[in-house]
Amino acid sequence: MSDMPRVAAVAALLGDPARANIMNALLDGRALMAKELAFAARVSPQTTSGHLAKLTQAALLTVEQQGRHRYFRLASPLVGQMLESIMAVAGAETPRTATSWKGGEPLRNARTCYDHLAGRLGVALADALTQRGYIALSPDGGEVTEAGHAFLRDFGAEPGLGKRVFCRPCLDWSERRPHIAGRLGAALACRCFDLGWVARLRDTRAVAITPIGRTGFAARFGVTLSG
Amino acid sequence: MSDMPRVAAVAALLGDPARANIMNALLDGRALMAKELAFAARVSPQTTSGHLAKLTQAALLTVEQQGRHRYFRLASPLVGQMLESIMAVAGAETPRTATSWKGGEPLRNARTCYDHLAGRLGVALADALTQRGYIALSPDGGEVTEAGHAFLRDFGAEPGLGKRVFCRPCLDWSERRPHIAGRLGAALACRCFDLGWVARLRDTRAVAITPIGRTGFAARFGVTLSG
DNA sequence: GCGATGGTTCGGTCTCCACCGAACTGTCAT
DNA sequence: ATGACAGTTCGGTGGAGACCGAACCATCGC
Repeated sequence: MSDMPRVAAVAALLGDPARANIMNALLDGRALMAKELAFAARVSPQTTSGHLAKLTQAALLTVEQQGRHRYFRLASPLVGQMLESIMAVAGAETPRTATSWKGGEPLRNARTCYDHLAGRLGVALADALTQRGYIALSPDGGEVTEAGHAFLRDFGAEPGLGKRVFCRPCLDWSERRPHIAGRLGAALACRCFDLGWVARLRDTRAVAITPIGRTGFAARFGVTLSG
Repeated sequence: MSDMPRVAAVAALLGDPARANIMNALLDGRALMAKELAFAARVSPQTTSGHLAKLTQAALLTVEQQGRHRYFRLASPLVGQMLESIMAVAGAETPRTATSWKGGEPLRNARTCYDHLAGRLGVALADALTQRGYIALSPDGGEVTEAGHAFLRDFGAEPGLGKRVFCRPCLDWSERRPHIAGRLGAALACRCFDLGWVARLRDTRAVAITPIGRTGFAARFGVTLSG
């Protein structure tokens, strides 16, 4: 009984329709801007701002400033599971969602996340590069080692210059572990598309790993995917 | 977004500290009286009454009238899971609970529920008696057949007379299937204790199945438990 | 019958909070 | 610089609801 106040506080946050709509809009793991969430919540931007402040304060959401935009996303997979379990009790239809979407198998296997690779493939690449000592991911950024730069140059995926962050871990909503975002992630993805290792599928963010890609990922990264 | 109002309504119910305390008190699957819940919630009985009405109205709790008492319990295992997932996010210590209590293995195996047997043993006994055509359980009561009376007489567990309900299914919170309550359940449990088939453990409602009991349950009921 | 006890309903108070209009800060573009 | 846009802070309003005192209904025990 001692720490029930804490769960009541969390539940109360979800107990407001506007905030519930916000959480629902984020349930698929995307990161959305405050304005989009205001639209989803069907309340004014000012009100939304207050809601978002409370939700991030309570660590249900995380923010990511990017220029004049602020991107909000679910703080952890636990939060998504919580929402789903409440939906189950509320008798709501569980929409396409991170953990429980039967038709999402291709998406979980490999997909694009903005302009970089995600899903099992994205996480596997991040793991491979980390394990070989090419990159070092930390919560607030990522470093590329000397050997890593050589490897990337050789692979043909050297990121260009730009003011965008160079390398950043991005929490993968289906795998719940980080994959590589930033200029490096974009360069890697771009090179994989150029090599014909992966191919976009129609009307979806899922990507297919081609036969050539299968051997290529295995040879260059030691990555083999069952799917 | 369409059915988010429903989840907001559920969450709002849990968002009140008093109601959260009530739910927490019921989290272990027991059925408690309104007055006990008022104490747990730390509010007056009148206020508690209102809360309980709302919670049952929303199908988070079920009531069971018994004389002038009303016993409340969680409406379904889904509700318990929901509470636990919220606790996980809220960072609260998860107390002994139905689905996720590592130390509860003995309790899940065999325990007393008021004065009758529950857990895997209790459910197995109910199944055995049902399958052999000795009893027939229905949601609102239970019947004992001719053969069943003979069996019980032979076993030495014929229930005495009394105004208490004779035979009633009682939803087992760990097995999520009914075991036998009522005078019949009490008589069965009493006989099992007398025969030395089961023994109470200190400071807990868990009971141990003795070696004699193991062979006895197998011989008379065809019941064998792995634990 | 009687009082005692568990539980509910009613009425009124009081606090909390979602909401928006208006004004403000900061970033991007030209 | 200037305007456009994203987002926040502030102040005030209105409604929802948690709470309890008091009265009421039902059941139990004698």
